Amino acid sequence: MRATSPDQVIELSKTGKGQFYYYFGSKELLVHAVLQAHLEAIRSGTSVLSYDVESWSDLERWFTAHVDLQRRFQMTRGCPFGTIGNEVTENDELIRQDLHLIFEVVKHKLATFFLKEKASGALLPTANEEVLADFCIATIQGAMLMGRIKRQSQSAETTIEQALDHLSRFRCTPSGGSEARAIS
Amino acid sequence: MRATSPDQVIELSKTGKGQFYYYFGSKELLVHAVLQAHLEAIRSGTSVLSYDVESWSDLERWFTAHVDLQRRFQMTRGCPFGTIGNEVTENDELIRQDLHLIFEVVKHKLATFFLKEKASGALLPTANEEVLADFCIATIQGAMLMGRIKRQSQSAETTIEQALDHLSRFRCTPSGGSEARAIS
Amino acid sequence: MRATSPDQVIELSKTGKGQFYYYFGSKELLVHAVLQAHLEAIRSGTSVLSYDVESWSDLERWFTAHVDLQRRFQMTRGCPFGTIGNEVTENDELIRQDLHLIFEVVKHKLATFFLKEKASGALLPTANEEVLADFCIATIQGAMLMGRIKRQSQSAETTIEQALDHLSRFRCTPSGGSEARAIS
Amino acid sequence: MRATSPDQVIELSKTGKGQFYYYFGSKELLVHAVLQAHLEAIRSGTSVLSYDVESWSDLERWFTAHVDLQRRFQMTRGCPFGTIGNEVTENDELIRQDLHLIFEVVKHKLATFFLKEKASGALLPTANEEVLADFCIATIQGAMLMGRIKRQSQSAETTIEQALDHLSRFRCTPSGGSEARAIS
DNA sequence: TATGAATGAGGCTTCATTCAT
DNA sequence: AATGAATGAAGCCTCATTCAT
Repeated sequence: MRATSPDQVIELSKTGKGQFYYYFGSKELLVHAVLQAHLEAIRSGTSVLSYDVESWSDLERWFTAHVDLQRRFQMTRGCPFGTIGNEVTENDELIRQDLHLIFEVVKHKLATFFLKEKASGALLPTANEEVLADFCIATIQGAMLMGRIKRQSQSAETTIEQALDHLSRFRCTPSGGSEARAIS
Repeated sequence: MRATSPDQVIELSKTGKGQFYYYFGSKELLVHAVLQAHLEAIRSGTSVLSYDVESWSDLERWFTAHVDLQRRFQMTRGCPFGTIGNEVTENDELIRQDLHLIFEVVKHKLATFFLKEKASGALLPTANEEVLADFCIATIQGAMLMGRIKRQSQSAETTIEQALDHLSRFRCTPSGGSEARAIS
Repeated sequence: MRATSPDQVIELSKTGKGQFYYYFGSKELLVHAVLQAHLEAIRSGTSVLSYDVESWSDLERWFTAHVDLQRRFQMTRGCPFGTIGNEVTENDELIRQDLHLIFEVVKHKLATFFLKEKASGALLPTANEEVLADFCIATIQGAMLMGRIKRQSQSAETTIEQALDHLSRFRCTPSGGSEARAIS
Repeated sequence: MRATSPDQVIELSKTGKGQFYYYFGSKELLVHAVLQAHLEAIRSGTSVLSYDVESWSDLERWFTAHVDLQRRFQMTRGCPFGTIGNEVTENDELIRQDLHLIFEVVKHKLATFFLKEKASGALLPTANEEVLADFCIATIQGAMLMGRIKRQSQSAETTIEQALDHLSRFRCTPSGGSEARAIS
């Protein structure tokens, strides 16, 4: 939110200043529009990072892709949604709700995967798919935040390893379980 | 960083504008001074939130205290360190290093606990205390961030439950283990 | 540079504060723009003071016009270019170069006159037109500076008389020479 | 005047802020005190640059010493008196008068030399010692100003050469005269 | 005498937004 | 639809000076 001014956007957009306000009305509404676009991209599976998880290796990729992306920016940036979320105040209800919705969609995608696994008997029936999905999201957000503060990816990597290890304990197949995962 | 301007601080402080710069030199140095004070408080154990963990229930309290604090602000704020960390850019090296140091101290306190547990045979020898400490920090940061975005504490609570569950699996005593923990 | 603040300019201009920065970008760039305009005016011969010297009486007028102008301000101001030049520090490279260029153009105009005189045989072949041009500029700048400090035009006048006398010694026509010039 | 703040002075002075105002009363009065000290030093001949001219080679040294000093600062500074003089406004009467006085003393020293020369028959009786002294001062001030703007000493050097050449024409000894001085 | 905290006007700049064309 | 000039509040900071001790 605060990191970028309309002027910077306008300069890049190669249009007059009026256009910005003609189309978006305000800075907040631009962010809103951008977040809506992301939401749609995530829903439709056309976003940069794939949020469609259909296997345990997809899930692992989902985790590692976040840190890979961060590393490409030399660990100077975090997840855009998390970053904006952290700047949100009580005056930014619209944006907060956009982010909420985005994370709900992501959560739903992850929860759907866990649910399917449960249905197929690959996940313990006691596992709560929503709780696990929230756990995944919180862990990756926390890992990226710490990666950014440390400017190092190492702790982010070990953290997602731990998260994956935790999740795997709910698996019923012989591939899961704590014995199968080395702790670095 | 960007959430509060010196002018706002000055207005509250009921002093002339110059005092701010007389004492702190710049906005960045004020934040630096505040973080240094926090660092000292954490080190000496005099901070609001206790970072000195000596038992598993202390650890649980450490997790829940974060969310309790957040709830007291109606879930509108996150961890101050995480919030500032998220706003840090490449021009804020000083602040980034302050935060880095604070988190290193916290990590060290947590890692020390895990190490003692290992020494006393209460924790599996295969557990890596540093990795677990990083995991704790990342999880709580992620949980608070999501709590703020959702304006609800529920997912933060289930996430720290998952984290505690994960940690407990490394315990050797019969009190740990997934059977002992209900998954909400 | 330091004598006038953007705020003062803005107040006079009866426009919002943003306009200043919309048009000039910074205080330094405003000065730059003004100097560029002067440079162009001097080049094209449309400036208040004529820098186009084509005869010895033009040269004399060039000298006296400076002091006349200064007298119109009750000797409270000097040459704007010299004044700015004196305030230039190592951080004002852009402005310094603008001034350098302006003085180079003036020098060139004066040197061209001397060169023509040499070509027509009216000036000694041993005279160096560039050196004489620099001498003219330095003398007039020094004369105006002293005029300002003294708040009197007298010494400025005698100084330019001396300068003209010096220059005239390089002339070949019988009109020159020290005998022809009374020393006040 | 404007280039240095009391704070900078105080920092160097290793005393409290109050001392500055206790002893000097204001910034203007400090400058006044400093100028008075310089005035005394010039009068008594104890200043860095010697203003006591007793021979033509002293005079030449007086000219070149100015530019030498400037060169030691990589041509980034001019004569302190000239620099302050250029910043003087109508509100700085006290300082203006101090500078005026300093330059009067210097002028008197130079004029005294010319007068002696005239008395000894080494200078033409038609030469006006005051006019020549003013000419010297204006020329050196102008030369230094241009040197600073150009960041080169060359034109300053040729200008003082011209000035010396001009002065030498008033000499009666065979060492003077235009034939004796090469024009670069 | 001496100290350094306190004051508040002012300086330069950015920002989000509106307006006239 | 489109442009970019206009607006003025706010942001960060420096300055010269005064005051309490």
